[in-house]
Amino acid sequence: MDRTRLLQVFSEDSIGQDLTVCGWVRSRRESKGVAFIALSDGSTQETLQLVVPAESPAFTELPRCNTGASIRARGVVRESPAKGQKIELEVSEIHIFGDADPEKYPLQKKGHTLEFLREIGHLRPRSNTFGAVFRVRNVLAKAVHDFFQGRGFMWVHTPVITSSDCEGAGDMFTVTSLDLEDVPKKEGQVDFSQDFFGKRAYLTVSGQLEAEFMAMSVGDVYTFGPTFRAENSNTSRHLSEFWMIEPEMAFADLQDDMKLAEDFIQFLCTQVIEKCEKEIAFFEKFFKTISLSQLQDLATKEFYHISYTDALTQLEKARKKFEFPLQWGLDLQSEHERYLTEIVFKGPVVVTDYPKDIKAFYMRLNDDEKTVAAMDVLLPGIGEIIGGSQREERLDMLTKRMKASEIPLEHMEWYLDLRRFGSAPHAGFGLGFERLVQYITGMHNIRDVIPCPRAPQLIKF
RNA sequence: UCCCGGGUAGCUCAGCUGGCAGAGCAGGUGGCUGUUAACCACCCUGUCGGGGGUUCGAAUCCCUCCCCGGGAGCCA
Repeated sequence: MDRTRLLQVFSEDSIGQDLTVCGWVRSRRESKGVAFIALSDGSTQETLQLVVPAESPAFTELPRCNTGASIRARGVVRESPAKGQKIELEVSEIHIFGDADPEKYPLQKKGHTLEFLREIGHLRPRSNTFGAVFRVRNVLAKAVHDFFQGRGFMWVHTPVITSSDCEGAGDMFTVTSLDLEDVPKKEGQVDFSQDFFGKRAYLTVSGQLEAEFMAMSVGDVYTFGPTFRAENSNTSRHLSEFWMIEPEMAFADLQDDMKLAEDFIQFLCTQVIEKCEKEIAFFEKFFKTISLSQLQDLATKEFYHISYTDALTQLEKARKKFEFPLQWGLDLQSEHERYLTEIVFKGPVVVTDYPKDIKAFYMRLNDDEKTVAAMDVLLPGIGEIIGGSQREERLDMLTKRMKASEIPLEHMEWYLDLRRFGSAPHAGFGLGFERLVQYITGMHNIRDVIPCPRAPQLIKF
């Protein structure tokens, strides 16, 4: 089909060209002698103004050019004589692909609340806001690969279906092909030996353990794929299905890990600043929850580092009264994290060296034997965006931690093998992709940064 | 899962000390010689979230269930 994308119309010197554009009508304004259509095709934040003079043969098609209708328009690009846009298309021909009955089409040219748009998930990408969110998401996804590929990391495809139930990252969804109307039982329990895989299978909650064996063979790797949590979490920061990025580096310690995390976030931020100028300006103008200068700060300023123990000291000095107690050995609560990022440091904070009992078994025990080489990256307004650690590479230490955490060793022999044969220091982290998109777009609700959000009681499509 | 706040026209919301269901926007029609989520005039719009109860009478009071939002827990 002969078609020029709006992104191209705007980015090139197209004045004087005779071309054809396709898209969806955002709004139509008519007067006696001339009509205007704002057209969007999703390729850019901008809408193209179509000008239809009364004498144009296209004028008769105007009554059908309602908000939401899909059309093709041919015309000549002109410099716009009016304020509001630099160029416009003087239309000679309009073809309507698909009507949109204005009495039934749910989107109107005026704005809608995000809550309402959430109910029409299949149409919301046509709105300014969601078009912008998904364009930024796409730029970020590409930047993830560019960052790691540029540093020689191998993208590894860890499984979506796993038999490993001890990743310690929350409740898991069971994957089964058993007849749920007639489940086979043995000694009162579901007999998974009769299931598809001969044992119980789950949707993955993390690709980390598999990424570790790849890292212990090829050096530096990363995963980027969907992960699943069956937690009954009803918040603006949790999804049941979300995309996670998990780099894993051989011959690396916690310092390397933190450096990678910081470089990574700053690279992604820089890419968005470069490639999503219009989108950022849009978020800044309409939502006021994020600004270009904030993103520039994130992209350039060094992150603050503080140990868990020092963070506790800082929090104890705070005048603010916290709901939850501050006591060495207890995990930091949301209110504590917020205080650190929003009041004390006013920016991203990396908290390191947490007490071993509140962290996962695979994290490397520090020499004090009380803390582990773990780090969390906290962002203002979002909280934890990255959780990472240097992994325990010493067989005896790891076995001890696993026993203490009641991890069944017999299922994890393969994991221990990595420490038996050619073990090496290694480190990695996990980053929740949607939380990053959330921060960078300023969207308050994580359900608004993924096309088809999954959460308890929520599975449209 | 817990704690708050909500659910009334297509959308955003008012009405809630019980007494005829409203406004703005959207939509329709007409007007307007270049508009900018245009403007002016007129018109149309209802399972007051579902169920049950109290009452002469319930959008309004009570019970219950569902859904949405904010916060918390869990986590990324």
